[in-house]
Amino acid sequence: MDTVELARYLIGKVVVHDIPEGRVSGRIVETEAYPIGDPAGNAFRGKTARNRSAFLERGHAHVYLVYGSSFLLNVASEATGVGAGVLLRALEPLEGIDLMQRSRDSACLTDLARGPGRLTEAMQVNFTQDGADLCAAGPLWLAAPPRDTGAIGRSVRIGLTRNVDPQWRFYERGNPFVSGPKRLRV
DNA sequence: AGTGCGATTGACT
DNA sequence: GTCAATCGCACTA
Repeated sequence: MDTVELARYLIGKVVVHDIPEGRVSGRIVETEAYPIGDPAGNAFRGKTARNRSAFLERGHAHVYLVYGSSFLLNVASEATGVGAGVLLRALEPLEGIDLMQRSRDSACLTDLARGPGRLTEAMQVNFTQDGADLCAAGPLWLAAPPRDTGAIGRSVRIGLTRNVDPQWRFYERGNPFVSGPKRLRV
């Protein structure tokens, strides 16, 4: 499975974070792929302290900061040393909704984890989880889908200035927790 | 040492 | 719909 396939595969899976206050979890409803050799990917220009976790074995968390304020959660997607990932852009909250509301200081359910920066804030993900193995026992992990996954839509990625053409964004169609444009562009 | 720029968000018209 | 805040990091000199 390559990076783009993984981005599609992750739709409907569940992110779980066990924190001292309890458990928060949510269904993944929107992802973006940043594959090998993608000029928009932050691993493109080689390994640095900032992106080193993107070079870990597939399934490890890569957390980094953009715009000085938003943490973004990626899943490393290729073999060790390659450098590629899948960005988790939106979740449908499942467990610990009250904790998410407190973390986000918002009561609106659809706003809790709609957007990559909001997602990490709701899930209390930050540099502490950078490099964590999401497929192993640990506070932050990926779980199986709780129900059948709906039809999956596809579009260009959001917010990029480089390599904007490929349709490497995936989302569950009709799901109210998806951010951004929901239309299919072919 | 200085500069420019985001895989965004929240506030505002 | 538009727009600016914000700051760590990569890059240049």
